[in-house]
Amino acid sequence: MPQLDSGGGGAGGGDDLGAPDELLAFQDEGEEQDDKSRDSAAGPERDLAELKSSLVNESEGAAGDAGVPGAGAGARGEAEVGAEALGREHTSQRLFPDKLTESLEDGLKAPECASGMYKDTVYSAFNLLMHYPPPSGAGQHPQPQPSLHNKASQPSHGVPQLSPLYDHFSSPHPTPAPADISQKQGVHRPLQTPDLSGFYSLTSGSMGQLPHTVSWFTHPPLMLGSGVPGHPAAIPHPAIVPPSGKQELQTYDRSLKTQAESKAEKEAKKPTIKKPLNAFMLYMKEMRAKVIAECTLKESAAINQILGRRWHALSREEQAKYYELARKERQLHMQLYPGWSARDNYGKKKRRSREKHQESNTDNSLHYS
DNA sequence: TGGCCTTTGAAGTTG
DNA sequence: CAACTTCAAAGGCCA
Repeated sequence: MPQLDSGGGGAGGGDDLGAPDELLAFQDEGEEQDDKSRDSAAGPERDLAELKSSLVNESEGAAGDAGVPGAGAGARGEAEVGAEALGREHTSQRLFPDKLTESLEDGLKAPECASGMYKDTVYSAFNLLMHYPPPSGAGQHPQPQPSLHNKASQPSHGVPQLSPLYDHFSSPHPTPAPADISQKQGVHRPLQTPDLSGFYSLTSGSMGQLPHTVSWFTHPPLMLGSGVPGHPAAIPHPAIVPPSGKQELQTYDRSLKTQAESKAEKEAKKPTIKKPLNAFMLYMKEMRAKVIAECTLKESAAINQILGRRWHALSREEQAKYYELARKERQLHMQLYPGWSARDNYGKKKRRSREKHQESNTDNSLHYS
């Protein structure tokens, strides 16, 4: 149980939210992970070569079915090249555009990318976090409105974008979370857990870059009236975005609406509370800039492929830190929004996944029948 | 302008 | 309960 050994000891005791899954995950990955970590420590270049070769296979079409898992098998153990991995790789190979593969390879061609591929682990990032001094004047300058849907507000370079829970590890003087959040957001929230407030304490100097909940919590005074009509200066929880996906306060002119339309529109205009980030998402957030810098890549699809590989190359201990962070994110999210469900956001993205999956199923049946 | 791509994991839905 | 689906982030790309 590596995550229990990690620094975030605050998770002990009764907060076992999500823990069983994580334990299972680690148990399942057991030896495989050891192989991975050993491997990544032993030969980053080799891993890179395998990655590249597997990508080539993926882009080469049906031959990838046999080639892709085999390419990584040497480094990643049998379990990972099992049915699930095979299916995933197969899907990837089938859906992955040649162009994207090319761009990924272009990025991988960069020597600095190859050399740094597996050298920087989560530890370096955490060390960086630990060395961030608490902001001397949080709130001195007005923070840009953090919007999870406003990409312009989320720089992809510079200081790693931190999840609020990193603060839990780094800040010795947590700032109490506001006690009346539910009021501000129109979300029912009893908040009876002062012990969690530390997760969102003041931290790094990159506050303005924090896209997630941290900047929201680090400016309790600015939150006043957040999410409430008639409070244009309010800064809502970054996890809460207007239904349009844009931070447009015009959506709060409900009072002008007639009662007839208000009911339906109220539903539609209810601020969206985003899902808490899982371990991998937290990892991506932190490492993306690094990968971009190393690999001269910009396309997220390609970057995410690299990050996915790196994620698997992490040791259990390294991954455990992110699982722990994610667990606390979920826990805090649950405390903040007791009534919230992931279901609330279902259907808010207009996707074609279902059709796509049906197509892919058809493809699979064609391929394997 | 907004969906797609791509990744993993969590949570919801379906059969 | 297993399998499947959706969403979370990111930003270039394309219809």
